[in-house]
Amino acid sequence: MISIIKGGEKLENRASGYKTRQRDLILDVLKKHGSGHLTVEDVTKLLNDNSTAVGKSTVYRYLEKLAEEGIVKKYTVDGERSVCYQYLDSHKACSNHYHMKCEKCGKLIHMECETVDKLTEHIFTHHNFRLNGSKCVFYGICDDCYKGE
Amino acid sequence: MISIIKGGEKLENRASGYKTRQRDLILDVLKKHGSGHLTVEDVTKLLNDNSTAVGKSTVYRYLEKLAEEGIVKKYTVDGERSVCYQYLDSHKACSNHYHMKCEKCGKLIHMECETVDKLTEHIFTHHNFRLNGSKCVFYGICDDCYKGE
DNA sequence: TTGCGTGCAAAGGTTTTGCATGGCA
DNA sequence: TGCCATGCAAAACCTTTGCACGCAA
Repeated sequence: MISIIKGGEKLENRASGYKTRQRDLILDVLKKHGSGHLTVEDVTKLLNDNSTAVGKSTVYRYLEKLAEEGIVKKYTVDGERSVCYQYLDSHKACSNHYHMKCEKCGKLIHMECETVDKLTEHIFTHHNFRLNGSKCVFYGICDDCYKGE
Repeated sequence: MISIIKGGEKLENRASGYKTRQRDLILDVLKKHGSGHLTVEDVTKLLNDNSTAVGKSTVYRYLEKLAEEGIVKKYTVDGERSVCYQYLDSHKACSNHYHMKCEKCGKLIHMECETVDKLTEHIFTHHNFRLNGSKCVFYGICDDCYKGE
């Protein structure tokens, strides 16, 4: 596996803070369900089924932390009550580009694009807002799903 | 006002069921905020400020009904807990609007902007993705919070 | 008059928070 | 040892639901 972090450090190791049994377990679950989306409830249940219980607050707090650090993507799905999280593959430099989420199939599409890059500048100069692009998710319908109709 | 319904019938008159004081008030509020989005809480508060109180359950139930009938659009905004509703004005039905959310103070800033509008087109032509702009939220730091430091 | 609409309060579900305890570094 | 992390329970929120009463048609 190729790492983008110097020194061979893995992406998930960028997670700051202590390394604990609970955090390892949560990351494992996320990685195993890489392409799908998981709610806090899902993660908690999966861990409990493995008799490796982790408190729900811990799951909430850690997923929030991972989202802030760009290790997982946090997003909402229309019609669903709970927030979803998705692990970002470590070989992709996810902090440097944008993401589009298909509202139909759930696919997370990585996008590198100069035009979108310029948006950050535009929003700063015209709207006085300092954009944190890595957190933004563009929602819509992907080509596959559109054509499939 | 030009109606898109044949025979001069207005859009909101498509709403089935009884015509009541409460329903008229709710529709009024929605129409006045046509370009923005409103939560159930927003609608309820606006009515209460006008000392024209309407029960919250009524707002929930009526907005849900209007959404089912296609008179308003129901959607969630990334990162927001509450569901949003937008009146579908026949003139503005296609106009997208965007939101910026300050990661510090939590303020949600409404933004209408041609440059950002072009983004929808760009993402469609270059990335084959049909953007649902109203759901997208740009995260960052607002000017007030930046200056306040 | 009939049946839908309304409002209150209670219930249900999700997420956050306070605080004492646990455990990593 | 000094913090950060954890887990429980409570609180805070948002939304739905049950039921008695009100009101449009």
